[in-house]
Amino acid sequence: MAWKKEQKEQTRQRILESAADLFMLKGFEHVGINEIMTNAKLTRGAFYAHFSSKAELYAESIVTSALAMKDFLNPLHPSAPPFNSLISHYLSSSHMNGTSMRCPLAFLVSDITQQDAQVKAAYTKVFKGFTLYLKQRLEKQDDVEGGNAHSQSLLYAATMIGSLSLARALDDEALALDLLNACQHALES
Amino acid sequence: MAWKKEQKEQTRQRILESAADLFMLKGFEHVGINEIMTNAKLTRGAFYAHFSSKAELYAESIVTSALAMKDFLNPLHPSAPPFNSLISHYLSSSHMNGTSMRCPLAFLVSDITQQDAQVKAAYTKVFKGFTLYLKQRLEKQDDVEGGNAHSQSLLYAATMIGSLSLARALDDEALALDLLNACQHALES
DNA sequence: GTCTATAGAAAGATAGAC
DNA sequence: GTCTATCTTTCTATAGAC
Repeated sequence: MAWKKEQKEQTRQRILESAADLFMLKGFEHVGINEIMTNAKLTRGAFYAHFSSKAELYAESIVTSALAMKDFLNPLHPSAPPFNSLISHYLSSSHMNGTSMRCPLAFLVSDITQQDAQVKAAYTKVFKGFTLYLKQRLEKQDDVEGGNAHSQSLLYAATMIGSLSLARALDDEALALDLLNACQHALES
Repeated sequence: MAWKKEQKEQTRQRILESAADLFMLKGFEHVGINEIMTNAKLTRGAFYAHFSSKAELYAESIVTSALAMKDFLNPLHPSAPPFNSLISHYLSSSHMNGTSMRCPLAFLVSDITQQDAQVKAAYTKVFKGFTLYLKQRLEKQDDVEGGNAHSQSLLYAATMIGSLSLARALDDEALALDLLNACQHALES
């Protein structure tokens, strides 16, 4: 009977990926369970066999989206991309419009403030993972003294996430690109 | 009949301030017209005598909240507060939890991405005002060469707004305060 | 202009057949 | 486990009396 369990897991994963896509593009409130399930080639009624609520699915989707971003930023290729390349990918126009990657930390930041505890916990977990990753990358650079790497990683995260989320909110594309460029040049060493 | 017009304007202003408060604290989707009107000591039905839609009210509320913040940050007192004081007020824990001021740029940033054109236009207008203000303040500092003041103001805005909105989303208060402090120290000259 | 009442639509969650 | 059907609630927006 092991194959049955695996079949269910695959369906669950399909729902999760459908939800992650939609939530990142439209936020929590503008996506319905009906839409998520249709996008996963299922119907409404099957949803609660996999998740207990929309909020639980949202929390898991945030982690799923973060893992997708990690794969994009830090592929398992033999050579990790240089730090400046990480910054420029994160602050690119393709990230701004969501065509390359979709960082949940930036795409959902003020949305999270309105959500329940499990969602905030998932978001905080992803944020800690992101800043730890930045810290490790910064420690490999020669221009950062060890003791300040934690503070530096928080500063980098705030500037990266802040500029990207702002750029997405503005209706003036030239200004949005100015903003991304100004932050990119400031963060590149 | 001038007094009648003034009476209506006062009522409209009361709705606007009720809405600004609620929208900043709970976001667009989690506030209903009923709640806004009750908070303004009126009932649902009177709303559409003042605004044509919830979205229109939202757009105006963003500007109203920005003006309230401006009064808080830049009072008309004879001496303007020093720049470092501006930064530390903006990145304070009382701003994080919304008890002192409520910057719509930070409180609503990812919410705006999902809204219609008039809302994005209002948000962008406020952002331009904010960065212009920062630019003027930076130009008075002696450590910024004139040509870079625009880029510098964008960088400051991204880091301030990014760290504040992030701090509000995290469920780990110690980390949130670390984040605000790291950004404050980096931005203070 | 403000009120009560309600239209009309959408969405989260559940029930029961297969 | 997935389906169709539905319960229940909530919300924007409108109608009509005063």
